[in-house]
Amino acid sequence: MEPHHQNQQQAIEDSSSGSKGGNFICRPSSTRWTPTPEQIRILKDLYYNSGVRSPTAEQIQKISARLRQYGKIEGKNVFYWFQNHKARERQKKRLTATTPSSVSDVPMQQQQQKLAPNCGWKPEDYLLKPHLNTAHSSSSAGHGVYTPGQMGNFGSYGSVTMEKSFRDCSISNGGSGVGGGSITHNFGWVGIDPYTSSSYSVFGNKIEELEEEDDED
Amino acid sequence: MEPHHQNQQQAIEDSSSGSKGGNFICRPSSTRWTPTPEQIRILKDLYYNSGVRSPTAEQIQKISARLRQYGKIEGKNVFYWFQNHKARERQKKRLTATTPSSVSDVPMQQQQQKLAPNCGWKPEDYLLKPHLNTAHSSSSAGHGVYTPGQMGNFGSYGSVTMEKSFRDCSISNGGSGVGGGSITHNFGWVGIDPYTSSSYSVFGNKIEELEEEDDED
DNA sequence: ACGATATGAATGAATG
DNA sequence: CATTCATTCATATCGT
Repeated sequence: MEPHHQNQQQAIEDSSSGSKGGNFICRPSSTRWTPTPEQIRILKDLYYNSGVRSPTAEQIQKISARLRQYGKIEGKNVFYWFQNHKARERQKKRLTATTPSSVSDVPMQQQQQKLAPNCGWKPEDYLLKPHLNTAHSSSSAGHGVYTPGQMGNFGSYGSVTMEKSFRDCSISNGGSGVGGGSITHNFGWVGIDPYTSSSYSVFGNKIEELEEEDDED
Repeated sequence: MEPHHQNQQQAIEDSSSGSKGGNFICRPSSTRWTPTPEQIRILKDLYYNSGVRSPTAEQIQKISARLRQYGKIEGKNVFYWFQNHKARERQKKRLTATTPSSVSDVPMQQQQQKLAPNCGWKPEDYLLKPHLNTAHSSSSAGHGVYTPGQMGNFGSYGSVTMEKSFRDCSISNGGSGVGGGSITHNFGWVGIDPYTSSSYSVFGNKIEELEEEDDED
């Protein structure tokens, strides 16, 4: 993130404890997940140091499970986090694209580029992506991108028809129940769904994003 | 629009530093972009006259390049400007339209309850998703039970998007005190596996074990 | 100076 | 993966 210090008070778990006389239960104060610094640190570490860009369902479950130690979190949050982080990096680059053909008459004098602390690692080098082939050659689905299992099955198990398959049902019981004593170790998001199969890249694939060490708040 | 008027501070760059009563170290130039009147004029012109609401990356580059003549600006600024302008306009409209009666409230509650983590809900009072469509009658998948039998030919196209199933149904403790009740009702909700049968990995997708480092910095 | 408002910036969530 | 919406934080600016 930018050198901004956005103070996030994620510790404001509503923990309404409606049993306060006639006080009616109040809806979750924070409707949206507020990552804790620890969670952000781990996420960024996974993103930059481990090169995790689009974790699979299994990875998401593991990550969320680990991050749950530091606060309420669901697999959905992890999924969105990675998606957003990746998208924003790309977007930022797109916005700060240094048009080689001086689009304007003003010389870029305040062009500053962040320098990565040199973290020797390849973005998608290792087998972090089990089934995310990059065989999207110019030929529109020429061949090779087929299920190496059985052809009789669904092509890429990426079904568009399977709506509402997994609904995250988590009991929001006062967020981190550390105060209550209950561990609330209920796994949420059992039926995860990572964007299955991204064989077809309808979008023109561009240059791979270059990692930029920017973590640590 | 707003009865505001800023001075011609287009030339002021890092002048702001040092006049804060406490001269810090020569911190980065401007803390935040301060659009000049000319820039605002052009932006508004694009917004209202040209109908530009969400310019694309290329448009943003063009605009920022043009606005750079009048002062320091980055694509990011243009992007945020349009985003904010559209959002605020819509917000204002929504607010004025949803309040037929005198709200007798604060005109704007952008400074939410930082000191009061109580159950106070926002004036909006709408916590329901405006587009919670769960009535998608698909030919398959009632909800949860997906039979990966023989689908014959399925997702062969346009299956790139399907993460539209994250509907979360957080159960907000139906009124009972959750503070002491360690229900932790672990829902055995079988969320099925949207992709790859959980039983067999036809693709042999192996998940890398997550690192267990606790500290990094 | 301080409070209020306006607005830039950031990000979670959702859609396409 | 790109784009957009909504919410929130942070800060500049203006009003008193």
